[in-house]
Amino acid sequence: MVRITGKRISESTIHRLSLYYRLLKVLQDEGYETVSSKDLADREKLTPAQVRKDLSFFGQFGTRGLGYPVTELRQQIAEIIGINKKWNVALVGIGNVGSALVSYKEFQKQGFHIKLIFDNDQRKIGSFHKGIEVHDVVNLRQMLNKYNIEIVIVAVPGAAAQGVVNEVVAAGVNAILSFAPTNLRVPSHVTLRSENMAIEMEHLTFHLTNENLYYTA
Amino acid sequence: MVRITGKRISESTIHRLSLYYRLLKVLQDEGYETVSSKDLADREKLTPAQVRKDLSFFGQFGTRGLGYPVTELRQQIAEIIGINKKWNVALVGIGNVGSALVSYKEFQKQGFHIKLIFDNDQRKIGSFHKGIEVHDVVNLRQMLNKYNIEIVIVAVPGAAAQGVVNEVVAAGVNAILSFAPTNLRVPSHVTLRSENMAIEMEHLTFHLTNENLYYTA
DNA sequence: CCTAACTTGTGAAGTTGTTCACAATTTAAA
DNA sequence: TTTAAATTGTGAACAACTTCACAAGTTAGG
Repeated sequence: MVRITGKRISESTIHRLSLYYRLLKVLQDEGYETVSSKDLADREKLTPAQVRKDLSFFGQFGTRGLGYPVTELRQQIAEIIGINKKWNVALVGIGNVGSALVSYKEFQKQGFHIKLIFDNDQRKIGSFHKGIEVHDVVNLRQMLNKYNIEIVIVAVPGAAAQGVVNEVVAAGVNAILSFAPTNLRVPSHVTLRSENMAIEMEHLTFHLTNENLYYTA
Repeated sequence: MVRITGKRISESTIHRLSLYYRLLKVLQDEGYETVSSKDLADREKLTPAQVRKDLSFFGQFGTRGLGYPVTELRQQIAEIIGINKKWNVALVGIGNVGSALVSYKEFQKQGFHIKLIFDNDQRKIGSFHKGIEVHDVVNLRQMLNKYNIEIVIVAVPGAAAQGVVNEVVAAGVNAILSFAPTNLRVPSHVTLRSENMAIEMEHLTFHLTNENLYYTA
């Protein structure tokens, strides 16, 4: 939980800010100059109060009677989220998932620049992916420092993940996105997000398995 | 929200069940026969009460004074989540993300069998990935039915995603995992999970941008 | 300039999710 | 067999999150 001028901001609110940011782009493209909390809410299946409350944590962006200025609000949210600047990103593990990430167009668009790629496979080290050379993971800590990497994406097998994370943390990087299907430990000052596709699938199977109870219970 | 014998189960609880399931595998491998809620909690950075409450929604699995039987609990959770059986899965879109998913070993292990692959690119249609033929997406609805597909993974560009989802829903599939960076609409009886890696990155940048406030505010 | 229609921002109320606290039960040791 | 230590299961208390409801401000039309 983060505090902004004494208010607690939940991860849910942060997530919705990202949704608003994307939606405002759509509205911009559709030619809207202002938008009401009701419009935003309808398109995201939220309540207008939720939208207003989320934004209210960060300031007053709207005009009563009129709504929010689309372009300006989008810019403000970009600043809040921190995507009004470029970020130096490194990728560890250039297997299936890593390769997909290097080619992921959304990343470039959003200012996430993958500057370095690492792997421990000698056959991959020295090769290039989208113009980026693959380095030996033994040089991880040193190179993260040298290139001022701020975010590391970990896409290595589960067994290797904690070791990589430890090196990343030791290098002073405070933000990690992991695709390893493992529980990872980081100090409290480091932000870690874990994506696990198998767990996402299990949400689906839970609902498929139990939805009948939803109606019959 | 799902109800089991009148109790409401949150998505957070479902998520934690997946974590317990994986942790119990580790404990099994480490040779434990029983485990306490405290042990489970410590390893997942949760409270023992949280663990016990989560499990209590589904029954009484422990023995007072002793804890939970590792192997048996794992099996019970598998049944609750619905991963004690094989699921027929189809993948739509065999680009970077789709290719990574086809090769994702966790899926096979968990009983998620990708039976069909679809794409709209004539150069890809007819080719094989991990032994699975790529079909023309125009045959999507018909083939989902024919092969009794229960879960569809959507890994197509944002602009195409809603169209694909509509076909999938029309085919009677009730569970969708999407990697498209778009807002998708599904009827309420369909479960949709959306993964958006750019949004995950934005959680990180939010924290990197605002964590100073955490300490100074 | 006045009024009607809108819409924000926010304290308060309501809802959902987490943690507490303890009775009930089991085990193990004396 | 008794007692001490451990641990579950769960109602109640607490905390976090969402929605309500309305005062305050803005716009547009007459």
